[in-house]
Amino acid sequence: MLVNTHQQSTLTDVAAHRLAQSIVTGELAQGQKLNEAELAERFGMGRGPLREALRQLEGMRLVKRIPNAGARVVVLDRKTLSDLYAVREALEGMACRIAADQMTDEEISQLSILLDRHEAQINEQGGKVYAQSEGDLDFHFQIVRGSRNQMLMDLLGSEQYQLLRMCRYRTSRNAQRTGPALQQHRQIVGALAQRDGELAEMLMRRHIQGAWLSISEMIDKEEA
Amino acid sequence: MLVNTHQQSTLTDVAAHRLAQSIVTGELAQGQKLNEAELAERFGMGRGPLREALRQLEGMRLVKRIPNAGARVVVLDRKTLSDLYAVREALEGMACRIAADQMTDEEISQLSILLDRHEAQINEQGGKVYAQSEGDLDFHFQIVRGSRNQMLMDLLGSEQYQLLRMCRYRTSRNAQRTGPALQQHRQIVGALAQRDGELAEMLMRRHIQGAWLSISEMIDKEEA
DNA sequence: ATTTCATATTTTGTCGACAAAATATGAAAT
DNA sequence: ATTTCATATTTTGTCGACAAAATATGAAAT
Repeated sequence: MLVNTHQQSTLTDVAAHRLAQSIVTGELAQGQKLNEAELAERFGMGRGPLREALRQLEGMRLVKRIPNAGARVVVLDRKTLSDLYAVREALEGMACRIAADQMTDEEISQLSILLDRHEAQINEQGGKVYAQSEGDLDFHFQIVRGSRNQMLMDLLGSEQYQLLRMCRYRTSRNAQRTGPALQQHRQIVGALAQRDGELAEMLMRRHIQGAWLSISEMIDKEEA
Repeated sequence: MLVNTHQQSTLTDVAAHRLAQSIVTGELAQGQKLNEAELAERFGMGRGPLREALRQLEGMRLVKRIPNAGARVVVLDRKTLSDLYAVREALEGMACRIAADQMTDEEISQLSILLDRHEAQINEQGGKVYAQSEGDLDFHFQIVRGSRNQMLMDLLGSEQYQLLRMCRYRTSRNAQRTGPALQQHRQIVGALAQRDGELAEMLMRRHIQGAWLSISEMIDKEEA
């Protein structure tokens, strides 16, 4: 079950992956202090590689470091998430517009098949929100890949992707937006298939706006 | 003249700043191998802090690391820059639209004053392209700040900002786009002052497209 | 002369120890 | 009881040394 398929990798990468996973799943709570010595021992390594991993995670915005005072897990407050979704809307909107031009017919078909699987999953068991949630991110990232813009892939892939997963873990238990989301995904694929970039961008932007609205409401409830 | 105003900082930060500066100015050539031991000695520090600095620069995309084979300065080829400018257009366009809503009158006035200074600089001496170029980035970043979106500031500030500076150093000697650029900047400030976000976004997008066109042509000439 | 392979050298990856800074503790003064 | 300050403890910052991997070197075979 655990991820042990690290080909032949450096300890820093192992630490970075394990830390990222722990942060995303909430095992390490938001805002929590990360003690270097403690983590290094838990992972069975020296502090050197661990410190390098922390620098990496800092670059991914999963961790915030203060000189001489250590690292803390990032806190996803309302403002941070709002900013994140605004950036996402701009970037994924653009990705979608370009992807409508650049993706092959084959890739668009694959996207459709991916959605079929999602639909099956939803009908089968509405409960397994986790897998569904990861699938959603899959969908989005396939489109980003379709834009052929490497910088976009880096930005959305390695960084925002993790923050989104983190956000999902926090809010997913009661999330019941799978139905409308799937339908919106279908619409987007439709626009891509017709090679209508403008429409695809607009649909993607609305989709992300909708997701933010839903999350925003959830945050309100939590705070109440 | 040299930057020695590091309050009380960590060696890693010193190394990161010096490396970033060397990379941006071209002192360290694109694609060049970065030897840890050599750099550590040059900076008068151990390899630990230097390695951490390299991780930071990797996160800023100034450096590319390959496990067990070391770090190299990033190569700004045509595709990379094209991708960068596409992302910039989306992000700065968005920033501009939001800034039209969010900036204070005071901030917009400051922007105008900044442009007056640029104009004076240009009239005074068309030669000092460097200072002018930094000023241009200043202008763009003030608007990004006006969006109040911290993620945007991080993205454009710490990362893309450096890549752009790097690009400028490479192409600035023969860049003669200061005139039209200033005029476009004035138009943008005008739109901001009128609180017309849509117009401001469109003007910013065109401005960035124009910059890319100009750089693209320069790359063509270099390759010929 | 060119290629192939074993060996030597260089370079990266990792550790443990010490220094310096931040934090926690507790005694003294009010 | 509360605050202030000095001291003890913990935690981060840094170094030098060794191990492991990658690379360079040069001898042997064709």
